[in-house]
Amino acid sequence: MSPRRVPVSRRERPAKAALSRAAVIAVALRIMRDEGLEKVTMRRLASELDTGPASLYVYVTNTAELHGALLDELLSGLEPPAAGIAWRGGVVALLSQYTRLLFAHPSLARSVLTLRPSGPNYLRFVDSLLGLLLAGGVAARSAAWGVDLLLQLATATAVEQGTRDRSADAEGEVYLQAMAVREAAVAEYPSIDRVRDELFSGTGEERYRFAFDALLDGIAAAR
Amino acid sequence: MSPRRVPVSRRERPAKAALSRAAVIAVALRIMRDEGLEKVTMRRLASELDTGPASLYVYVTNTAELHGALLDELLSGLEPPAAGIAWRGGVVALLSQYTRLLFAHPSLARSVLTLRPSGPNYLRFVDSLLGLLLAGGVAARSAAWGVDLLLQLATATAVEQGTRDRSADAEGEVYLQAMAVREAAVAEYPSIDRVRDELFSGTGEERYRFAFDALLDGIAAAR
DNA sequence: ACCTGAACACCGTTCAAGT
DNA sequence: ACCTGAACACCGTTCAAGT
Repeated sequence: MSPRRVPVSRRERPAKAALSRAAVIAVALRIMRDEGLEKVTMRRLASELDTGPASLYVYVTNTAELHGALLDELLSGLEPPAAGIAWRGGVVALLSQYTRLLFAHPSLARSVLTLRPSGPNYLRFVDSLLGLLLAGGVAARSAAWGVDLLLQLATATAVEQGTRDRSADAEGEVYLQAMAVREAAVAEYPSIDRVRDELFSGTGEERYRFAFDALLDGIAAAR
Repeated sequence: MSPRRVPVSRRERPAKAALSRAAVIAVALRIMRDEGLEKVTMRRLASELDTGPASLYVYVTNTAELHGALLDELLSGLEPPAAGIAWRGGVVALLSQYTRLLFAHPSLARSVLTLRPSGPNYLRFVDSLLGLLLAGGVAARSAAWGVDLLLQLATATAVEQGTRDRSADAEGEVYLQAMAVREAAVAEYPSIDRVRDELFSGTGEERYRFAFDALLDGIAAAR
């Protein structure tokens, strides 16, 4: 005889929270912070919200759109640069916050690269960057195109560095590439040979700073 | 009574080609060219090669490593810049070939961004770029770090543009962002308002050229 | 030693059929 | 009108058990 199954009383299970876009995004944010974006799947979200994956499509268009919402959520925490700060210092301050944000969520960075974010916090962020460039005397077109470029640099850097830091496979690749470069025959790759050491020199921070300065100089000087 | 099953003669089925790394990569290349990298899955590859997916792991480490091999295969077709060409023209010529290659395979570009390619053709490509920069009088460190940056720009651009051109979803996003920017309240986003038109101006080609020039100027001028 | 069937542990998205 | 069970059409990778 199987024991009589005692039904779980309504009280023991927390009341099923009402579904809403806000609820979906809140759960997604929590999972992303605790376990990474990889774990933020429609199925996982649905099961945490006590429903089936199909139900989520009432509140989000698809995975890409959800990722856009997560980005905007993260950007709500950006500190505006101090009033009166020099324009270049302001750009550095803003962009490095953005980069740090994405470094913490490299797979979100991957998504962002193929997204056209359009949330209010993203627009505010772009507006601040534009304002600083314009205040620095950068021409309207250079400022507009340059902001795109600076954001692309920051995002791509987060994708590159972030993913590599986290995955064991990627470490194997770094190792392989380093070996390949170090062993590259002098005769076949003479230029690699000439700058061999510089190819691996510098910290991530130094290289990012170099990249940022080069790009900003180029943008500011654009005819 | 079920009809006697006549065994297919060996002649009627093409002899099962011997598995090898070269065979795997050849099939992968064909599928990528004809149907896009998305279709190059271990399962699809295995079925085309008349085996199970597990067997492929004898010849490739994993999907990322396979993508690296595909990149190197594509790079074998790069034309070296004409001898005696000015260094900057050479860099343009090489990088635009690379960019064009990745534009045709945007999802490969996505993979490349998280890869450390180390194939012979990639090394040769990097070596040529380095040689041109050094010939142009760029300092060793700026050349080494700059090559990384130029490749990142080209790859990230291919990811952004490529993916967007191809997907219907992405078009929706572009539209959404354009709407958001056009409707951005003047009071809330004053700088966006000031350069509104420039945010959408220019062809992809013009913007890429701007990006490339800005970056190369910045690298060449780096202290 | 080399190879692989079958399994493990998942995915995103759609749509007919509920309530 | 709003919601969702179930299905569709897949994934990459591992490993025990072959030959």
